[in-house]
Amino acid sequence: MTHLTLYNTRTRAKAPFVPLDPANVRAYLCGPTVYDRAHIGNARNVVIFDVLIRLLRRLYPKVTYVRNITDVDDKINVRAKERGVSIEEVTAGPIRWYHEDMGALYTLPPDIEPRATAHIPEIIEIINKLILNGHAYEAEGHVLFSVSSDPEYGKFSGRTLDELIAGARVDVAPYKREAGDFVLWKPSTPDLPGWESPWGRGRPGWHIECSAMSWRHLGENFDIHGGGDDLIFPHHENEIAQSCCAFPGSHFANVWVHNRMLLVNGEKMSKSLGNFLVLHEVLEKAPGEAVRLMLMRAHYRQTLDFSDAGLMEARKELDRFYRALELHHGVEPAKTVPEEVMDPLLDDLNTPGALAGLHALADQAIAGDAQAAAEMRAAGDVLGLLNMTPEVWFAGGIDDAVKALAESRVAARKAKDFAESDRIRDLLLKDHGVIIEDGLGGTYKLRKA
RNA sequence: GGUCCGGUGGCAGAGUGGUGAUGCAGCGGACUGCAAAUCCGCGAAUGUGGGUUCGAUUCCCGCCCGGACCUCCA
Repeated sequence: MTHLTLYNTRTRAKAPFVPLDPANVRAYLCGPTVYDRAHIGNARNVVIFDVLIRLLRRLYPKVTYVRNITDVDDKINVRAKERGVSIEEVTAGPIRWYHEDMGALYTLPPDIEPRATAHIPEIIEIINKLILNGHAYEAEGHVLFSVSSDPEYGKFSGRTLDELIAGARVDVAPYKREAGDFVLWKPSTPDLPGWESPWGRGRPGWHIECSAMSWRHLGENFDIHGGGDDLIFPHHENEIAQSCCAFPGSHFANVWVHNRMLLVNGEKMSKSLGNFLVLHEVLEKAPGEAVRLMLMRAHYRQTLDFSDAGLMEARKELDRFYRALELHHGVEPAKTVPEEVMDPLLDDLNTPGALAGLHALADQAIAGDAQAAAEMRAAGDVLGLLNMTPEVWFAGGIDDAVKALAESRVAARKAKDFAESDRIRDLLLKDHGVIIEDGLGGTYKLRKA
């Protein structure tokens, strides 16, 4: 297989990926709303999209990857009010954490990381177009999108307007003409952040910022739009409605890539169950690369159960990969990604299949094949794995005192004082969490347990 | 209720209309002072009942079970 195939939520089918402009593939990922630490679900989303971006960069000369930051929303406003600070002060920390946490997972930064607050003029411009087109109306200081004005509305997420209205679970605001109408712009009271607009001082609704930022940075039409599958409705349905109605004749994103939600130890992650896994805390328990591999162990369109046991297995898999690389010290990455890894990835990002391919390469490398080791490095580049040397992976952070202790065991072994030798080995493991592996001729290696 | 997805060895998890990947765990052996790692080998699975077919885990239908979404959650 030499061509990338992706499942497209819009068509509910897999199809060969055909870029609008092969000289510049344009992709957009719905980024974080920055009011708190990122959780493990955010991480899956970003890691999967990262693999897609890395793969696209192997296939096309240029890829423009845009991932927004939503830095104005009601949750942010609530926190700002609670603390008596500006929304900038609320979002600064979460933005920094987000970059740190995603960096720890070896995800590449986006080429452009636009912020909602820096795109208010674009937001206002789109809303203006929608009003002029008859797709939006003003009511009591709000501007609302009229879903019945868009015959395409609901098609993306596979629902009808009747269903939407019948199924509405929330109280319908009195100023809405129809229950399904959603807010594009809402008024701000003096104590809330706001921007001047033709409809008075206010702030954007939830969905409009993605329409504005993708338009500004990628154009009316672009190639790929990603996100968690919980965003299919209403967020993406509404983005499509806004953008396509504001720019008649456009189709917005060509291909929609949605990852499934994940479970935590078999249960849905939710605050009420108390199993909400904050990425930062997971990273304290396991190396970032192990967390990343764990997130790639299931296909992105399958439910993934993020368990402690799975995390440990992910670490052991990496141990095996690095052991294979250790035998071929300093090997450079091969120029091309071997097909046993590339083919599964080209088939709708089959990361478990790619990992199986990586294990097959590890078998060969362990058997002495240096080319296989070089190919492992190339595969690691596209998967975002094997980012360090085996030495750092196994022994990084082991301090000198522990190393000296291990060294003291050499003499004991040489004198065949195995009681002492074993005592030191136990000590290393129990007190310092370090495993010692003996090699030939009195050599040994240390690794973190 | 509506829409959609899934049920594969002990666990995790792919693929496939024709003797079911891969990893972890387990078992036997080699190696080792003993371990660890590595190597060789072993056992072990397609929820259930029908249908289509020469042949179904794969396609179709029913049933059972689990999950997701249905207005601010990635």
